[in-house]
Amino acid sequence: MEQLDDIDKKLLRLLQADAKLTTKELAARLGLTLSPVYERIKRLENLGFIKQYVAILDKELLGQPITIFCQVSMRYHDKAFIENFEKEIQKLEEVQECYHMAGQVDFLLKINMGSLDEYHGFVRNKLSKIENIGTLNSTFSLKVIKQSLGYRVG
Amino acid sequence: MEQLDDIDKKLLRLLQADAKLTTKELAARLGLTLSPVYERIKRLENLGFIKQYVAILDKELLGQPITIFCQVSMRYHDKAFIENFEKEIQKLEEVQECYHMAGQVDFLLKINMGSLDEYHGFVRNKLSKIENIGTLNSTFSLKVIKQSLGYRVG
DNA sequence: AGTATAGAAAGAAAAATTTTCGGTATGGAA
DNA sequence: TTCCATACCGAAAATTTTTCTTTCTATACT
Repeated sequence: MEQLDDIDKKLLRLLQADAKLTTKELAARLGLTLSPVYERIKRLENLGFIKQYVAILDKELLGQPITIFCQVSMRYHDKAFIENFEKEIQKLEEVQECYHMAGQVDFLLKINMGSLDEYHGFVRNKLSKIENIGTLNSTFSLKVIKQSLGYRVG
Repeated sequence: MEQLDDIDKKLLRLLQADAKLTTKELAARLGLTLSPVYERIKRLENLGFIKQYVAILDKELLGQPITIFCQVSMRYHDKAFIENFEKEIQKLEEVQECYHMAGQVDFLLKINMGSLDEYHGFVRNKLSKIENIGTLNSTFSLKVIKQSLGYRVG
């Protein structure tokens, strides 16, 4: 963070909101010309502050309106079991996010589905086949109230 | 979804993995020339399948390594109280995501912080000041096991 | 069968953007 | 002061985006 000045931070905020802004537009908003803006972007990419550029799709239009959070507790906590779970989770394309949690629950999964029925099938046929799962506690979202894709910068 | 053929789906998968792919590169991978690829992208944008393009930043480098999930239960469930909570949450820039949940818990918040200390300050000075909050149940992530930014397409 | 028509793809040219590069100004260190 | 590093500027080159016209193909109609 100390590697960033105010212009870098503003640049990151702009790009994380709209990656299609042209260098020209960015330069205008930052009060610079093309070259320094271009160089700053390349620098932020090389330093790893910018990891990638992606298109955000519409999950409703793609037929996956339901967001499910599934709290997973393992039966045993041997290193081998935990690592196996993490490896198996990577293979499940339905699992969009997986966090290793502190506390009672071991893992939190975020999953998008078209219906609860589909989710039921997923749990039954895929998730619950992973070894050593103790309890599953699923809740689903009725509505996304807020979803900012970016982090606070600055 | 019926509006999409196999080429569209592949195109969406490519763009949600890397939005910087040029039309030329996309055309090569899809076995087409520039024009139809260009037109398909514009169509997918206009139909809303592609919502926006963003830069993904590194939360560790930005000094926010901890991901916290906070389950919020309201004391009362009058429409006015719920709507007020939703409105207040929008104002809190620390809250990256907020879902209205089914079940015991009313809302699930996803929050990124630099430290648990900082989170403590946030809860004390900002979150808990919102009216009508019943209980808060926070857990935090030690490690992100998986984070795919895209949805399944097809 | 022949013909019209719509949709998608191709190709080429124009417009805009990205990328490179040489030059200038500023500030700190020797 | 002089040197050096850093950041910025401006212009040219390379590439990409965007627009437009033409070609192809499948389908439906007479």
